[in-house]
Amino acid sequence: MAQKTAAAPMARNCGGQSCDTCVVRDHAICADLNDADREALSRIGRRVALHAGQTVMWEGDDSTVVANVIEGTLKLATSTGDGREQIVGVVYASDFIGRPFGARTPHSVTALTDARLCLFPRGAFDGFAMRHGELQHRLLQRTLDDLDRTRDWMLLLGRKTAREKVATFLLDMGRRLRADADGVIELPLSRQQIADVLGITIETVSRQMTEMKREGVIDLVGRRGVRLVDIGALEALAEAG
Amino acid sequence: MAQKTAAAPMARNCGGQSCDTCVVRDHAICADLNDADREALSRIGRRVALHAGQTVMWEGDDSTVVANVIEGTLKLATSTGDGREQIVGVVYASDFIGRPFGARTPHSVTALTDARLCLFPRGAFDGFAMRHGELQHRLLQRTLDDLDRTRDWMLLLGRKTAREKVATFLLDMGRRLRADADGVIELPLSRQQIADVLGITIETVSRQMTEMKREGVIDLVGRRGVRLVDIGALEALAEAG
DNA sequence: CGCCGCTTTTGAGAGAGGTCAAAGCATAAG
DNA sequence: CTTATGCTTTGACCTCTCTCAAAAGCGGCG
Repeated sequence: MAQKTAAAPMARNCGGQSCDTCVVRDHAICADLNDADREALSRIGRRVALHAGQTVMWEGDDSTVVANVIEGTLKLATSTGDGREQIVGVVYASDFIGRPFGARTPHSVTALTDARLCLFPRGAFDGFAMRHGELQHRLLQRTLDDLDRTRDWMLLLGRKTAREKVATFLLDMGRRLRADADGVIELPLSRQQIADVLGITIETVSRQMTEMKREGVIDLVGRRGVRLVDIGALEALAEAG
Repeated sequence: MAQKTAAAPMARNCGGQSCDTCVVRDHAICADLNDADREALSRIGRRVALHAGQTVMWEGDDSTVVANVIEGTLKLATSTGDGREQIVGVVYASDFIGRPFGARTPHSVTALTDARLCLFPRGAFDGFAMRHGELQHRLLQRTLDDLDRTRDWMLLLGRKTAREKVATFLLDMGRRLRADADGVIELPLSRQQIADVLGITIETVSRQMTEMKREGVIDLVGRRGVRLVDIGALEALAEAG
């Protein structure tokens, strides 16, 4: 469930840094811009730091800002009137968030870890994008990829069992996150949030993970740590329970 | 389940018609092109007619073609190794299908009704799009909308009950399709396909619809016909069972 | 170092939806 | 008009996942 930690007046501006030193400049949508254009875009926006739990945008709100993720992990979520939540996306460094060219933000965006964003007023961003085809092309590429991945996830939500869901999730995390020296991955999501990604309950997530541990497929280290012991077995579980 | 009706050698070319008489020219992605550019794009592509059940693209295939839908309804689907299918999208006249700017088609595309397409080789289309910012902008807009709608559907798949799913589906059909004089909508999907859209079984779809009929919320007319008798009640069912 | 709060795990029981099987009906074919 | 075919509905039963509840464990703090 989204924590109602007010993001307004929009977190601390942690200004200063320019694109020259930006760690995501070669992966974010601004990668194809020349130095001058990138600087111009940079002047439109500003750096902002978020604490874990802070919400940047609310579902249904006017779409006033868009942003590049510089660092950290965030969730995109929607919910029903009676409070059931579904996480519809998890975004990482260099991903783009917000709804350009549209009046409404279709889902909430909340930081799962501390995070830093490169935030743009939507109107100014839209205008800049209209004048810069490379940027728009890059955004299109990214949106098409997002759509493909989102549709893949629909197969998981609609047709996979709890066991397959958890295995698929763990493999996905293993691909996206870097393990430490012991091969342990630090999950950016709580059990409840994992449940909200997979469309199951927290108890079912817990039971499946405990069972996989008992089978020696994974290892659980503290609340957030997982070691993927047998990736082959996990892949088998992800496909057919 | 996708019928394995071979689409190769790619249906009948029903050529002849130009953009001048095209019924979707003001709604498809070519709407913002000037006449000369639209003609140029038209020369890249060709008109193709499909019969219900024919598949245009297969999941995982090389992405060789993209298309505008001129007429008819098609489904986008993915499936697990063991044959469970999830319909990830239903497309209508003036929608765009296929995967531009990418090597792989991420899901199959199959005609649900007889349909007509304006089909482009992907390479040529990509090249044309790169030279025409208006087209790319329009495609971006459409892709962003698709992504928003797809993510909304994830809430349904992950968090709604069978009853809510069926009600939501019927309302969606009511919005998209025009009813005849008696208020009856002709569904373009079979019960099995509805089940594959909603991530439930055909029996559950059938039971829910029968019950809604018993309650007087809808009326069933033959195999494909539905009359939405009490839209308000249906909206209530879609939100909270 | 030990207590406290919150997340996670575990347990027991219930129920929504799935599975398997058979009967009903449209629609098409003869 | 009659029969054949396949989709849809209905029934009985089962099981996976949810619910409600309580115990356990991690991590923060005095």
